[in-house]
Amino acid sequence: MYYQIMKTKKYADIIDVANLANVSPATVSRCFNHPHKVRPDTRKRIQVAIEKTGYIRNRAAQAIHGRRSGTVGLIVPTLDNAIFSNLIQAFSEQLNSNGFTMLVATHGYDLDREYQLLRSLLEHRVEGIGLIGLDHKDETYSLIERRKTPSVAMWNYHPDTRISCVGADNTEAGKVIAQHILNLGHKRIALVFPDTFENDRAANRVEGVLDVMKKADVQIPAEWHLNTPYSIKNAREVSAPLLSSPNRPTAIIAGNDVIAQGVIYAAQSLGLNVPADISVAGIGDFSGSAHLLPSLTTIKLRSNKVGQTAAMILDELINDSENKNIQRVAIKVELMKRQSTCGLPI
Amino acid sequence: MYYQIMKTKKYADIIDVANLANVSPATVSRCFNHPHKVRPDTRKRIQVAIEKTGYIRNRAAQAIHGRRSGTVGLIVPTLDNAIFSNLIQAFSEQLNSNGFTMLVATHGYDLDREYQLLRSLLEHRVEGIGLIGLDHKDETYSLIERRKTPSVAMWNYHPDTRISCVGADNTEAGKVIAQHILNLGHKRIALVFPDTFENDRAANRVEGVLDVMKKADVQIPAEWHLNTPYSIKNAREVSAPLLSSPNRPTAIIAGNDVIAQGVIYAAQSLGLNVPADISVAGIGDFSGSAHLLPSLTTIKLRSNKVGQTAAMILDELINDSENKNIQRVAIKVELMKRQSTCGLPI
DNA sequence: AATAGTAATGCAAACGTTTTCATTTTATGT
DNA sequence: ACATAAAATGAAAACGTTTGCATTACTATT
Repeated sequence: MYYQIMKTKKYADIIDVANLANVSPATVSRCFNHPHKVRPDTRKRIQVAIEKTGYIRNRAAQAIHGRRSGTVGLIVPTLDNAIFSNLIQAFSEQLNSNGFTMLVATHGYDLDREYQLLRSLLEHRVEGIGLIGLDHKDETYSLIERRKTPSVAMWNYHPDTRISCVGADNTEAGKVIAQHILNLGHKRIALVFPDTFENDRAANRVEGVLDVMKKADVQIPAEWHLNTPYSIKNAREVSAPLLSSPNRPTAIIAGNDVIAQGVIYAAQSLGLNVPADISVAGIGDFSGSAHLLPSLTTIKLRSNKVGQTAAMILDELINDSENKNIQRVAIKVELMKRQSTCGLPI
Repeated sequence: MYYQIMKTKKYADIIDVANLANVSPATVSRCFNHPHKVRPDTRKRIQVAIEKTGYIRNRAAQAIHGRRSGTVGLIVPTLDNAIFSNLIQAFSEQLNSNGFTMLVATHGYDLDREYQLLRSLLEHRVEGIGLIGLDHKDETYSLIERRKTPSVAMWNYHPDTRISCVGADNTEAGKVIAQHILNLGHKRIALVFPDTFENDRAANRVEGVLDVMKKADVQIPAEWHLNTPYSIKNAREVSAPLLSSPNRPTAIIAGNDVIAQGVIYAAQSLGLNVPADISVAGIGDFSGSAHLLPSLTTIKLRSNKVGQTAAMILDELINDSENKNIQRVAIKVELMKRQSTCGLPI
């Protein structure tokens, strides 16, 4: 008889387990969700039945009762990026240790797509949403607000956001690296940064750098403030003329580590020694930056800390359904002093 | 009245939509799943009701009917790795365009954890599973087999596996890079590889290299077959003595790009020019390898192709429930000829 | 040994959909 | 207009759980 039943169905369900263990389905359910409410020997019996039937509980059926789905959604532009990887890894690990499974979707920098993905994740009844950056469609924000879904934006901090955020303080990053260069005694300093249009990270970094320079009374000539897209090749090309000039700067601050790497290659190609002839600093501490030759002095943005903190905030938001306040956390940056910068010869 | 109902519930459900549109829930459901079966004007009315109520359908309730959950699970050791990122990105994109959402979990190289994650994903009733590599617990394999869950192992190809696999042919990779070095005229060749114990990828690569060398009658002295863990620092240390010897090799084949980078740094530190004094080749074509100075000659393993193919196989396996055959695909490797290798001076 | 109090269990309704089958509406051909 | 076929819709059962309430089984106290 029992066998018959099993044969028609695809997999064992909670009733099969209950029958085999000689208890009611309710008890099996309790055995999963409130184990202390079922007698140890019954528990054991159920356990055996579970093993025997190969039962795996069905989260869908569970979620339908308004019970927690146990998932959190993450929407990222791309996974194809070492710097996001760190963040996602940390986010996912923290989430896991809070008992969640992570649903990931990528939109390839298409914000319409991002909105669609958000809908799709909500269909799966994720209990929380993680996003990257603060640039999102109004529809995206209002859907989140309408559903009151706990959400957190990772990557950059801003004091005034529609949803919780946690990220590096890019202004601070600029300040720290600028101060480091000044402390080494440099006065003739050039900047190689990406375009700051529609790029608040870059804009904030430049802002931080210039702020510190101004306070120290160090002028940066306009022609020493270079602009380059985010690529080794471009950075190299754009900085070569600057470096081949006879009265070149003694230090260069790059908008990020990739640009810094391009600058270093430009210098080396021209026969200059980094850092003896010229100091070069980056921002970001990408994986690999520590292993360049010379290793790159840079600002660590602690993306893993960002991911971890974001997951913790999300957990709090989900469980503390009272506390619907927006939380904003700025993650402190850290100076990584390495070989590519040094003091001026006296 | 209607308002009352809405007030007690958290969100609009299909019944709210049906009421507002003056149809039965069945029709609303059909409107989503078989739109051609409902009259265009009714459809329009329902659409309006959906907008008005802010209804988002509940996949859980849907999944409960044995209907597809629309998710595929992916279990990876870590996301914290540029080379997996490529693969995952491609996998996820292909999956998306087949209408699936990807559930990701990471186990941090702990195979017991991997088994637990598999169970957890099955609780979510994923329709397919992606794994990395071929090294898994027996429990993992048998659970997959028992549930008959469509699965595919990515990363390396093997002609004899318990589940479908798609990956690079590492033996082939070894052969191709070895042939390239021989074609350049080198005869004095050294190897710097990671330990091949419990690492079939490395073992296969070495195998491929040695095979080609043997056919070309080129001997590699035992003391020129170096061993190093997977790190720039170690590779650099271990290869320095070899390079400082007066009758050093003219070419070095490294087990992967990271090791190759270490070897290059070792050479450069000793004042050697790469490739004029010594050619260095890697395997893997990691992101960044193209931008080293000199850029690294290596073997592209096309991890994006692996990810994409894996997703396509999975889709096939899921939809073609007849075809439960195990599929195995070897992805062709590609030689990336760059600056770090050159011919011998005559 | 009886009783009260507590712990363990079972019953049945509920969750939000989908789908089969029956019914009603619409279109088609004469 | 009428019969018939086809299309659209609705009613209700089903999916696999969880949970409040009712019941039964234990435990401890006298």
